Order: sequence, then structure tokens, then C-alpha cells
Amino acid sequence: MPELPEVETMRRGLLGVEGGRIEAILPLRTAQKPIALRPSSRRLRAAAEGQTIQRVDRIGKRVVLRLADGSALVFEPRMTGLLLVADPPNQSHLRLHVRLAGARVTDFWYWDRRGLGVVTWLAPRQIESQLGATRIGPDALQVSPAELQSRLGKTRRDVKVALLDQKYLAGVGNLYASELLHRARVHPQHRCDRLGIEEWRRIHRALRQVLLAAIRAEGSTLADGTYRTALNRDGSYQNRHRVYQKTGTPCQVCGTANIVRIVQAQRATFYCPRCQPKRRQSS
DNA sequence: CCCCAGTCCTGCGGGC
DNA sequence: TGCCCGCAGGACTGGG
Repeated sequence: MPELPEVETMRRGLLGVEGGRIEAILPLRTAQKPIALRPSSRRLRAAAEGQTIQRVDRIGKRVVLRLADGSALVFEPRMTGLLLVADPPNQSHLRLHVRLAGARVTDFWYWDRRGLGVVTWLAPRQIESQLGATRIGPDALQVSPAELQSRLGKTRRDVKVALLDQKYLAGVGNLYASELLHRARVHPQHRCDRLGIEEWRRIHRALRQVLLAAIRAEGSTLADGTYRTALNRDGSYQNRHRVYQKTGTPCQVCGTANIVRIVQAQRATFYCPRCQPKRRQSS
């Protein structure tokens, strides 16, 4: 499930397209249903083909190709989408082939096993409403401790659930939410409005530590093997997971309690009941 | 404001 | 051995 570290790794893997001119965007019908292209495939191609890619950005969990006329081509991989500049993991789920001229990279692909991802062309006037601050919160790596607390600290929602809300904070998904709360020693069911400044500082510190380490490791490739880097390689942060999908195994930090799995907002949460007690720690 | 269930989609694994 | 079903969850929507 691409979250901030995986999408940032995709962005970095795609930097070689900068300066390239889009020669062709070719939808590939290699699955039951075609990938969602917005607006229509025909209009997206008409708008983007022939344009030069000026810059590759990331906004939350989206990769944004900035085009010369101020428009943008946005890749939102959601669950199983990938951007590739090398051979795909599986030919049968290739969705889009983009051919370029004048850049180091001459071809890249959008691959998506489950096809829940979305590729969108945004006209300049759509960009603020679709990618701006009212729709997507500040990036998880840009936010200060005070801003984190001010944005999340008023809601009564469970902290783990609130961390997943992209309007509050962009980039954190289900995997890294559990991992960072374990590192911050905060119980996932703690109500946001009852967390104190010390806990928000710990969450902020853990947020940065976990996301930056995961970027260095090029993301997490889980057992299903879906996530790959742009060069079709495994990430390695899965080897550093402390709680995610580790139900029943001893916590690597305290060595005594076993990792517990619960469900919050219909999503799995993992935590250590000893390292992340419900009551505020005195230390 | 918040919560919940349903929707999209496909591969995988448990159970029988 | 084969088939069915539930599960995985990011983003969104509609109803309460």
C-alpha cells in the first residue's frame, strides 16, 4: 500500500523524466477493467501529449508531473499502483505506457494490480482546488510539532484513525501509523484531544524518524510483493517493522508483551500493550 | 462534527 | 483437489 515513503521513492525513481517531452500516453488494456483516467482517456491524452515535464513533485500520496503550460498529470496509486521505469513485475497489470523524448528516461509505465488507482490531468485552474491545502493537509514531513498538535489535537477521534485522515496530515497510511505510534509509545486508541504536548512531541519525532528511515529503505515490500521501486526492486523497510502484521510475536522493544491486533475504522491496527499503555506514562 | 458501511478491484489463503 | 468466501485498505460517498 503505497504511503508517503513508497510514493516518495516512486517520485525519486521518476526524476529522469524531467525535461522530457511527452510523445505518447498509451492506455493498455491488460486487465478486466481499464484504469480510471480523468477526464476521459481521449481528453487526458489531448491535453498532456506534446508537453514537457518540468518537474516531478509529490503531494501526500500522489506523484505530480508539472507540465510546461501549468497543468499537471497526477498519479494516485492508492492500494497497488506503481510507477516504473524498468520491467514491470507482471505484464498483465500494466495500465499505461508513457513515451518521452529529450530526457534521460524515454519510457515509463503505470502498473496497478487491483486497479483502484487514479490518473488525473488537472488544468491550471483545477490545481488549487484538487491539490491545495483545503483538500489535502500539510505534508507529514513538512509539519512542525506545534502544527501537528494544532491540526490534530482538537478532534475526539482516536489518534490512529486521525493520522490516516489526509485532510489533517498528508502521507501517513495504515502501516506507518501503527509503526510510528509504537515508536512514540502512544496507544492507538488514545483520543486526540486528550493527548498532551509531550505526547505530540513524541509523535512528531517518531513520525519523522519512521518516514525518513522508510524512505532511505525505499519503502516496505510486504509478503504479497506488490510494492516495487521504479526499478522493480524490493523495498527493505519491511525488515524494520516492529508491530505491523506481527500479531502474537514478542515486542522487540520490551521483549515481554506480544503484539496485539485490533480493528479501528475497519482497518487493522497493531501495537504493543506494554510499550503503548492506555494511561499516560509518567516518564 | 463524527461514525459507519458500502464501493471500487484482484489475488491470496483458509475452510470445507 | 477445487471452489467459495472473506480479507487486504486508500479515498470517497451517502445515511444516521
